[in-house]
Amino acid sequence: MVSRTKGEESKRKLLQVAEELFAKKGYQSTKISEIVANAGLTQAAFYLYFKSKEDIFQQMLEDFDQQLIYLSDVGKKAVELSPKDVKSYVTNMFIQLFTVLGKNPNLTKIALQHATDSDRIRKKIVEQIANNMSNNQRFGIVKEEIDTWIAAESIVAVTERLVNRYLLTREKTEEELGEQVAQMFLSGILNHLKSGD
Amino acid sequence: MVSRTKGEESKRKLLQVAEELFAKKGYQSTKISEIVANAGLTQAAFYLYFKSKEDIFQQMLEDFDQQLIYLSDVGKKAVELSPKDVKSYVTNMFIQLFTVLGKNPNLTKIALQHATDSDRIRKKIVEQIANNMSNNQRFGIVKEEIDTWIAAESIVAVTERLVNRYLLTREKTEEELGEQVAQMFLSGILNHLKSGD
Amino acid sequence: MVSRTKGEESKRKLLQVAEELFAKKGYQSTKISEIVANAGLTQAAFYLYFKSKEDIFQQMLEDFDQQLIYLSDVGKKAVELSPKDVKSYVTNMFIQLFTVLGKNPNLTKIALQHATDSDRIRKKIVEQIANNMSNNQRFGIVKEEIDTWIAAESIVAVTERLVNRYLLTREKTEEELGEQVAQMFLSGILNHLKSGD
Amino acid sequence: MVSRTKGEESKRKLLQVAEELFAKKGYQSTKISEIVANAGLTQAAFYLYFKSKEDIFQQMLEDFDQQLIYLSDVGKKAVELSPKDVKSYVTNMFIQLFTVLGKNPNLTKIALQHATDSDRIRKKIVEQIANNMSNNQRFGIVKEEIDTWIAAESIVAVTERLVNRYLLTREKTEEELGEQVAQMFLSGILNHLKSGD
DNA sequence: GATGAATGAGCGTTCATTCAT
DNA sequence: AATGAATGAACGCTCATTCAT
Repeated sequence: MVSRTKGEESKRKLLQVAEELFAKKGYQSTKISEIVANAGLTQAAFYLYFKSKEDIFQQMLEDFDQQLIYLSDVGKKAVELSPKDVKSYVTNMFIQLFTVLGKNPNLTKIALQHATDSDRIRKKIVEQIANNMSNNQRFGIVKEEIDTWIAAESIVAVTERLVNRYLLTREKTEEELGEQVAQMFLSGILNHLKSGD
Repeated sequence: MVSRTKGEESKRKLLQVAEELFAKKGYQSTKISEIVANAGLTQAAFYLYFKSKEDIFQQMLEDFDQQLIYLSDVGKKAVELSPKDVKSYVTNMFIQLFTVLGKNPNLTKIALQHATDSDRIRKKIVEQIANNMSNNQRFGIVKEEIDTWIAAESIVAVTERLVNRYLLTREKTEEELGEQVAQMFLSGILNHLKSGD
Repeated sequence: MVSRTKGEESKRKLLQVAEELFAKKGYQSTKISEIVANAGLTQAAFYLYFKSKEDIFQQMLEDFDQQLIYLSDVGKKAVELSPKDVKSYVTNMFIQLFTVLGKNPNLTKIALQHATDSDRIRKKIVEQIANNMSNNQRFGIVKEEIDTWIAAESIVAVTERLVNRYLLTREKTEEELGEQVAQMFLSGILNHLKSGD
Repeated sequence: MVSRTKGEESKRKLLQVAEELFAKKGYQSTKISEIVANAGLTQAAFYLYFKSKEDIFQQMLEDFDQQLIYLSDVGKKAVELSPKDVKSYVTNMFIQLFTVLGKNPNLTKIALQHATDSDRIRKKIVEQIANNMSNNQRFGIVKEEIDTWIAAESIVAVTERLVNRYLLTREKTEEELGEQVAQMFLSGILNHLKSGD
């Protein structure tokens, strides 16, 4: 699109190739020799743009962190909605969650695998969801019995997994997954049997 | 218990130490030098019992695979139960799932992280749950709209994550987690609002 | 002499070869590949005995530091001697200085070249000589006009240089050098000309 | 002074920066990237003016070699002087020696450190002094017992060292050092005790 | 007169693995 | 049943040097 200098182009290529390889083989197993080979450069060129292997990784994460900011608004306003809209709203929230993570499935996978960073990043996401859920709990929308932190961890775990399993492979779309998951978490998977539950 | 030869004892020690280290630092980052150091042996001794680093890993997985067989029965018979019991049964199923995985949290973590084996192992667990759920779907116990594979993947993802997050740290017990998760998946997290949802 | 294990022998060989190469080519220009090649080992073996290139260097210096302790007594007691003996005593001091440094000409050269350590080591030697000289100055043995630090630096510089130039090449002996230097520093190089000086 | 073309100016800047860095960190440890960075140029620009890293070093030495020619006359004529003047003359010679070397303390340090060139350059200086001293020996001015080569080496070693130690740090002046050293080498450091010496 | 971009060759270091004892 | 000693193969990284523009 915009005209890029040759150097910028090389750096971009390295980031892109690295992302794919990190996602496919993990951080440790990905060798710099592989990254540069796939980018059509030499090993030395890598160090024109990145201080170290860890550096390219962190630069990738910065991009990802940036994307996660958009999540902060997701689901924030369920409380303002009428009961009827709650379901569609929450469904929408899940679709957005899948969209944000599914947009960068590689980064999602990488970030949540990396020993040093996974905790920090996961916490960032979980926190947003848990806090929001607690809010909605005060307004009677979320059941009292729910431990919001456990629920938030569960939601993230499910999203993460389904992104890897179904979005990366293009077997399902964001909408399909969003609906399924919304349903599971909203109304459970069992039929409402008569009275007792 | 049973008297063991010195060799058997050494091998057992190596397996145990390896499990801890693999869980704590990951497969790649765990060095054989560390394993043997923690086991009080030399590196050469390692190769008396294992052909390679990958070999000790596979032997660990075999143990784990064995444990997973017990899962096959879990949840199988929900169909035979009265609606009233279904909930307690499924709750129990989750507790068992947590118990089996939580019994070997290290192995759970390792197995589901390892690039080459995680798919195979996860599939093994997911399959059992999905098949069983499909069965119960035919009997009207599980909602028709549910995609049982997605649900099964979700259940496993949640269990795996909560084991790592709350069981490994001893912050929650199998029972607490089992109940919370059962509730979420059985009846959702939203209050039954009026009629329509 | 004493029986050594194979490992000790290898380490000793590495230290010896490293010393020669460091002295001949300097620290930076000496490659580990050269050290191990000359010691008949592989690169990896080097790291059985030393943590790094810098480590083998420091271990060499420790040996040298140890030797320098013997210097502390050198020259200490000039004050107790009769004038007649002073000259022979100081000559002897120089011979000892040459002997200590000349015993390890390689280490002398290396230690006083290495950017990080040369100051520390030189200071150690200079200090001993300067302090001792100040003492003898109080007793009227050393001329008042002499700046003992400058003199000490000079003595060390000369010794160091002559060790490299004449001892390493075996062109002169410790005794020859000791006498010459003692004479220079004791009575100067000019003839006592009549009255004025 | 004279107007310089941009190119000459750049080359001069590179030589100047290189001299400082070589003196401070040594030849090997000084990177071309550092030289050009401090000169405000790019690495490629370096090669407009110098064929290689070694080349800039040699060009620096040429300047130094040039300066050393002035030394040739130093001390040449002691023989023509009356005994009374000898001392002041030789003192002056040392001051000049300090002045020439102290004028370019960086070059002095560098040149006499460089593995390949130090011998050649030192020899050049030592030679002049030794020859001149031999001359004066024939006229009875320098003691017969003195080995003039050893003495010359010593004089150079001392000068070199004191330049590095006291001139580079501005702790002493050329005059102070010149006098001290002249005294040491002329009349020794010991008091003339009675008769016997 | 100078730069942006890239490279070839090498270096120090690590690690799984082997083998003689 | 175990060890001391060693190695081959790679890996991350550096640096002097080049070349098209």
